[in-house]
Order: sequence, then C-alpha cells, then structure tokens
Amino acid sequence: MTVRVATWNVNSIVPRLPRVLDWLDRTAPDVLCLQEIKNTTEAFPAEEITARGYEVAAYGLGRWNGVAILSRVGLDDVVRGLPGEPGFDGQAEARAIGATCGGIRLWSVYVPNGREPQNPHYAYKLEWFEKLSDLVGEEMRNARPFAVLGDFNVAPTDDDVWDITLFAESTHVTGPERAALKKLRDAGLSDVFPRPLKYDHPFTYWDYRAGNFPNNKGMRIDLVYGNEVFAKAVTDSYVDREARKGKGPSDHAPIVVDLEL
DNA sequence: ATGACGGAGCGTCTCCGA
Repeated sequence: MTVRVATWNVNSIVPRLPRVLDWLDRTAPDVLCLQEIKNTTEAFPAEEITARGYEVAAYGLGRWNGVAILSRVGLDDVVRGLPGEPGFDGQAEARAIGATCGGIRLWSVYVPNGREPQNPHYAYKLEWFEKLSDLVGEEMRNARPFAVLGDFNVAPTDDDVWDITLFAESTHVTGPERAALKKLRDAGLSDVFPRPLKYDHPFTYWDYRAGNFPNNKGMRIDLVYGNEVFAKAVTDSYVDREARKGKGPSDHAPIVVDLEL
C-alpha cells in the first residue's frame, strides 16, 4: 500500500485555506498534519476539505496555536492534547493531536517556541518535550508504523540554519533543545530527512522579513520523526518550497513523505 | 529570481512568531 503523508505549519488556516485547498488538489496527500491553525476546534473551516474526501480532526482553543489532521485513509482513535502536557501561564494550549490513519499512528505537534532562553516559555518548551518523550515511549510499545510530525521549533544541527553565527543566545539551537530531540531518537525514532527541491539544505521555514526566502535564509525546524517500521517504509521525502512562493504564503513549507507499507 | 512581515483581536495598537 502506498501512502503519502505530509505536515505543514500553515500560520492560520482561515487566510491560508485557498492555498491549502490548491495544495491538496495538486499534491494529493493521503494525510496532512497541520499546525498553527489559529482558531478553535469548532471554527475549523472543514467544509471544502471534507468535500475533497478528507476527514478532519482539529484541536484549537483560540487565536494561538492549534493543530489538526486531515485524512482520506481513515481517522480513528483521535486524541486531543498531549497526555499530561503543561500549560503556559496557567492556560492550556492546543499543541498536539493524535490519530490512526491507514494503520499508521500519527501525532501532529506544534512545540512551544521558547522565545528566549531566559524566558519562562523556554522552560515550558523543555517541559513540553518531556511529555512528548513520555508519549513516544508509550506509542513505541506498539509495533505499528508511528510518527510524530510537525513544527518542533528546534534546528537539530548547525547545518539546519542558514548561518549559525547569528544564533548566539537564541532558542532553537541550544544544547537542551537538541538533547530533547536526541532523547526522541534514543527512544527509537529516526529523523526522516527530506530532500530540498532547490539549494543544499532542506529548510522548512523562512522569516517573512528582509527577503529571507528569496535569499534562502531558512531553518529546518519542521521534522518527521518515525519509528523503525515507518522509516524503513519511506520511499521519498521532500520539502515543497514551491508552496512558500508567491502572494500570501505561510512562512513554513510543507514536508511530503511517501511510504510503501 | 516567484521578493523585501503577517495574523488575530476589540484593534488605528499590542502580542506573537523563530
């Protein structure tokens, strides 16, 4: 069975909907994990997506964050929220949703940004990673294909940012953040490394400002972490930088993963 | 070469993003 799975931080689903619909039509993923839908579960604009044959599971609590999974190969055992996840400043946040699609267990995640290393948001980020690690430990008890996809807000290596010298005192590249990723790999997940459609590095994010996209000043912070049976089934993976072009894009590009299961 | 911030909310500004 061939399955195409994708992940995309859309930076708000409502203004991005025309682009997402067009991208679904052209790319035809079986499953699409979304991050930063920036609205509520109830307000998710599902109609035109379901008209294309996808089931929708969304989880959003308001104007920030929010995640979703779209699937045309089944959408079962949906879990909204990371078990035991911390909130920030006393508020729950919608940053994870899990579902089983076509026999594959998938989690769409939007890891907290961290802001600056001294900011309480950074400690929250590391705490959130701990709960993600706990979840992965639980999911790894099953033999089925399993992957965590989404915006991890960490560049795994110095090659995953356009110029590491500009990241002193910055989040996304610190030792503890990278150690959190390593802990996921030590638990048995592999970084499904995508090919870039252009240039040398498969960046997935480029700031809107200062011409960062045309200058390819990007970061690889959106990741696909799969267990062994998932990773071994991968036949191709790429970052669709075409989706970052033109008027009204997200600041992230989608990652597409093809599997033969 | 697909381009020089953009989204949301009670909002003409602030917060957030990485």
